[in-house]
Amino acid sequence: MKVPRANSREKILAAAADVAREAGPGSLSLEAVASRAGVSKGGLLYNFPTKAKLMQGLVESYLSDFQKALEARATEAGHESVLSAYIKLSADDCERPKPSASWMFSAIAEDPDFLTPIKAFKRQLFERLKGETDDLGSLLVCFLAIEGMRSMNLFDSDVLSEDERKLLVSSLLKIAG
Amino acid sequence: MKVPRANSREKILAAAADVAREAGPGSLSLEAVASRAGVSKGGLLYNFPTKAKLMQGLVESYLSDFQKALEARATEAGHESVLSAYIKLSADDCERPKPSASWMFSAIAEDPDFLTPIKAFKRQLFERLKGETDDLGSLLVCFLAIEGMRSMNLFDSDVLSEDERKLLVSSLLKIAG
DNA sequence: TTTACTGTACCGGCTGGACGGTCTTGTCAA
DNA sequence: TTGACAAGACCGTCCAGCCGGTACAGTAAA
Repeated sequence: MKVPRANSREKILAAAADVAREAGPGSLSLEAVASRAGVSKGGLLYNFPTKAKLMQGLVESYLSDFQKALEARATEAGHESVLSAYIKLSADDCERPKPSASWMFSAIAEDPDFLTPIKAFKRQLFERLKGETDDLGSLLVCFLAIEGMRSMNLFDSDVLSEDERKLLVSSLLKIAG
Repeated sequence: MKVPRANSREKILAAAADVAREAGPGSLSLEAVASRAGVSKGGLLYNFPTKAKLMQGLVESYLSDFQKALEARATEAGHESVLSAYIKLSADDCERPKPSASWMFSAIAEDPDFLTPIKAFKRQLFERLKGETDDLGSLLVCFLAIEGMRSMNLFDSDVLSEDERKLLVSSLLKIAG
């Protein structure tokens, strides 16, 4: 069967994220991913010659998706600050009950260095936000609070209720000005 | 009643945390822990009949340590709010360059449910803080910002500089009132 | 006091199974 | 023909859990 002329890479990346989310980050094996993607192990290894490359692909696609989404938000609302766009984007991301990035735990278990690009990205984003305001203290509070929100979502923590999250977001937007 | 040579349980727990931190969360194997603790594998399995029990032990000791530290801070400074104590405690925890809880990633990989007690603890702490203030918005911002700080430390993110962290903490204390 | 028994605390080798990565051979569409 | 996989066998490694020992402290009868 040679049906899927479609891009296998993306299917595989999506499958990997699905497996990590549903079967747990510890169950992210090449076979599981291949099976989930409707691809043979050989086919997977053709696209990603090693597991490390797969993880790297996950990180890269995550980052590029995020950047695209942020840019869209920032320009869409025109004159609102990037910080506001970041807050809203993160709020929407965290609305989804299921964490979409459990694969990150697999990546860390494989090698903590896989997070390096993510750290760099965050620092870069922070620098960009710094250029937007002169109230560094407020920015730090907002930036870290968003980080906390994303972290809770990642850990699948239902610590906050829907209402609390909404109040949090509106408070952040107020601080952000 | 025979007393264990030295409290093996605690030695093992400390060794497990060390291994996860130094060799990476993916390298937390029973043998590595046993060797690090100066205990044979059999001895480890005697104290923790299964890897899951070891993880559970890590979570429990982490939580009880944290609770003790928080209580100490809260009473030590007498009349200051629990939120302030929580902020300061977290700031000090995050001052240490190396994350002390990398084992959490191993636990998640093993089974995400290991985090359930931690979630419950956090919710409980949040409820307690809620009783202390009537400005829920500010509390949420502080609580989540602390969460973000702890998360960054856990991920070993050197995204913030020393000065930025200090400014963050003082901003949080100001918001906390 | 000696001997025999019991439970505790720990040792360390073993194994069955899973997993990652490689390789070979085949297939089908462009 | 060639590029993009399919299908899966194979191998080396690793690891959790199990099991048979060992050392020793306490107990208690003889």
